[in-house]
Amino acid sequence: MTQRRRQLPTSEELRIWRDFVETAEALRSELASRLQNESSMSPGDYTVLLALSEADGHRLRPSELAATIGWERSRLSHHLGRMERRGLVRRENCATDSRGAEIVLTAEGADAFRGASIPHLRAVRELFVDALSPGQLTAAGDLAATLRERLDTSRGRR
Amino acid sequence: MTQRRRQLPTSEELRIWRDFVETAEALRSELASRLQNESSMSPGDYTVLLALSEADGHRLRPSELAATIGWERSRLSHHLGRMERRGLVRRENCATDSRGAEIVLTAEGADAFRGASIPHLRAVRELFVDALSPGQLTAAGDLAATLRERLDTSRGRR
DNA sequence: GGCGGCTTATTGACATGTCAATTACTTCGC
DNA sequence: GCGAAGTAATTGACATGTCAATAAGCCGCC
Repeated sequence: MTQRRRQLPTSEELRIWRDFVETAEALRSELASRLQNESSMSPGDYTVLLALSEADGHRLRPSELAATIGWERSRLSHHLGRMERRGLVRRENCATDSRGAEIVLTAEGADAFRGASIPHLRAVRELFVDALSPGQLTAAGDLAATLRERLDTSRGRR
Repeated sequence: MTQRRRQLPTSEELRIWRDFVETAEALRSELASRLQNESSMSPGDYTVLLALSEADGHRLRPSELAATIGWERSRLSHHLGRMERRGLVRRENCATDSRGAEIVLTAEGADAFRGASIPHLRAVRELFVDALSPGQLTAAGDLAATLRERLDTSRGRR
């Protein structure tokens, strides 16, 4: 009699899975909370400001920005509205495509990013890089690559 | 001259960090989307239903439930309101503490959980367990434990 | 037996995320 | 050029998450 392929995770596999996702979530949440307390900004703000800081002329079309940071456009649009209200970015009309806009980093936005960057990177170092042995760090990169590959194949097939 | 401790991650360390968090986020998002499409429920719903399913008498005090799944009480309260509107759980008054409530799994809730469970576990298997070699799976558990420990010490010191 | 302080649970205000629909413009094919 | 199809960006409706404030009941201690 042929043996049927096991379909569901064993309890040990499930335990690892839960530890993994819960830890990743706790890490995300702790870094978000520090960013908020130390620099009054959300991880989303930081991501957007980082991308704009690295962009030519500190400006990007929303679509390019969305592609750079891997967000849906609608999400970005809402977020930019909030950031604009706080003076971190400015919207300008695009010269070459009148449907379009350009998002420009303001001086305030650049200041805020400068102030947030060092503490944030220190926190990443403390909670991730320094917590792991060199071997574990390599393993983390390896894991991420493997999981990402599976995700991409799996979504492609859909 | 004493050497000052390096404070910020190197670019290679940062690359691994970004891969790691972005992959964890993509995995979370893909599983959420499948759960929604296959079973019309959010990960939060699933988490709550799982805890109630395993509870004695399919009922728990909100505080116990919050502790079990690691949520803040306010978050849970909002979420239970939404689940109650959809008939997945019911609130009852607590006999022994009249401040309190008891959250009871409804028949509908139990059905919904039964229907969601197998496909969800299959997805976990496909996207996580089966994607990894046995060594990688062990490494994932090891990573989670190490990072969790650092998070706990770090938060404790605060 | 009653008061001060803790615990329980909810609520409101607001930030964030997703999805579908809309608006306005560009571009392609003829 | 002109209409169909595609693209850029925003919007509205709603689900989810956080924080601070509130209401209400429990409990220890005098």
